Amino acid sequence: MANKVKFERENVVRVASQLFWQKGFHATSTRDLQEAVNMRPGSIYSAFGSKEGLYCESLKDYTVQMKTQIEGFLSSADTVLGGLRAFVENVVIKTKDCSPSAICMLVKANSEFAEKDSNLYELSLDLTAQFEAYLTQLFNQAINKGELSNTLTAVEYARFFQVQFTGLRGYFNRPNVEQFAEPMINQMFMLIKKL
Amino acid sequence: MANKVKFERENVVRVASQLFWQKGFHATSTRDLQEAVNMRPGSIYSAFGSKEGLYCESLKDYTVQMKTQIEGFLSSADTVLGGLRAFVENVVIKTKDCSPSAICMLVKANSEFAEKDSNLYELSLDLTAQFEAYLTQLFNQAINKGELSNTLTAVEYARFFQVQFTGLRGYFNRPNVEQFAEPMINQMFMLIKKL
DNA sequence: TTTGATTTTGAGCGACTGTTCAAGTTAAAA
DNA sequence: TTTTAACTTGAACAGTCGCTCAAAATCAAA
Repeated sequence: MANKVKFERENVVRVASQLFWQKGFHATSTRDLQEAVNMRPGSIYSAFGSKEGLYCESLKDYTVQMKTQIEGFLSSADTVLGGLRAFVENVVIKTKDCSPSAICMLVKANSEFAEKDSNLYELSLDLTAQFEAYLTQLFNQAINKGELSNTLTAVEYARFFQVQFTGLRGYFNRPNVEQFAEPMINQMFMLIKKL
Repeated sequence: MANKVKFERENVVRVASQLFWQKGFHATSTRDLQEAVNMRPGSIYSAFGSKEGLYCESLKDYTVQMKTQIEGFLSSADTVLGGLRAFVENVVIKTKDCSPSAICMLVKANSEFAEKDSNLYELSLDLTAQFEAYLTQLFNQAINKGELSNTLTAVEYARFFQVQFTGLRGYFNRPNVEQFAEPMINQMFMLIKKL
């Protein structure tokens, strides 16, 4: 009764996500996107409604991908902290050069959307809160397994982790500082355990 | 023999700086700027050459302002660390709501300019390095005055400070987290002294 | 008061932006 | 094979972008 869509939605979102992550929302033109996902404007607009709609799905997909990545490291690590550490090392050191940006796409979004009532600002806030809740779960596990003391609550550990992680990624978003990455990650996890 | 310029260059740069800081480079249009600084395009372009030229001066001015602010807090504090702490509290808590953005303009610049060979990317790298050097001087003083141990070098303290400070500002760039600011700043300076 | 270098003005240029939609293509259902 | 709803195409629209430049305004020097 109909024709079928020719593109794989997941794949299109992933490619768009890479471009948005690298260049930011405003600096990415719809023509950039058309070329990257190999679709004509009509198809993009019937599938995603607008540039904003596509960005929206891209950012959501990014956070899903990030959580999936963490889950992967957690499942092949003995401890929660070990898994998180492997994740941080992977992001800050191993995949730094093949990543669209050293900085978290969610953090970039938070910094780019200044208008407090815009959809994308609200979205970035929402996803950020969700990610903090996810981290809080993980630190709860870490406390329950005795990896961390309970002098801090799980959400306090989560906040500390976010501050450190965001700070580190921002710091290493520049050339010629690679040699400081490992010691600073060491320091970060040493501090978490000592809190 | 001539006409005189009608605008005060310093003031124009400061106003432009606020707008760029708030909205970012790409989302700020030349018409936004024209209105904000109350100048017609011809005057702006004869004074600054281009939108990029004006942004360039704005970002440089921002770092000068930031250093000036730190100097102010240092001169009315007993210790280097006390001065830095007053500065951090001022930025993260006191002036948060009247500031164009919770996030450092330099950090925003670092995150916005993705093309590794663009002028503005190079500029943001340069100013960031200068700021690290400035912080290193300050931590050198702190070590020499016995405020900090010399288990870490001055530049290592500077790096730590930047990571914490950037991380904190990113974290507090959202609503309903004000109550966590003071304890997290306490934590930050407690950690610095314990390093 | 006249001169003339300098600055300001703002209409408008060409390029690019996000987006639309009529026409063409496709393939499952009849 | 024909029908027909769904999908794809890409030319093109209206608006905005960064920026230019001829003309008007300005004011120190002559």
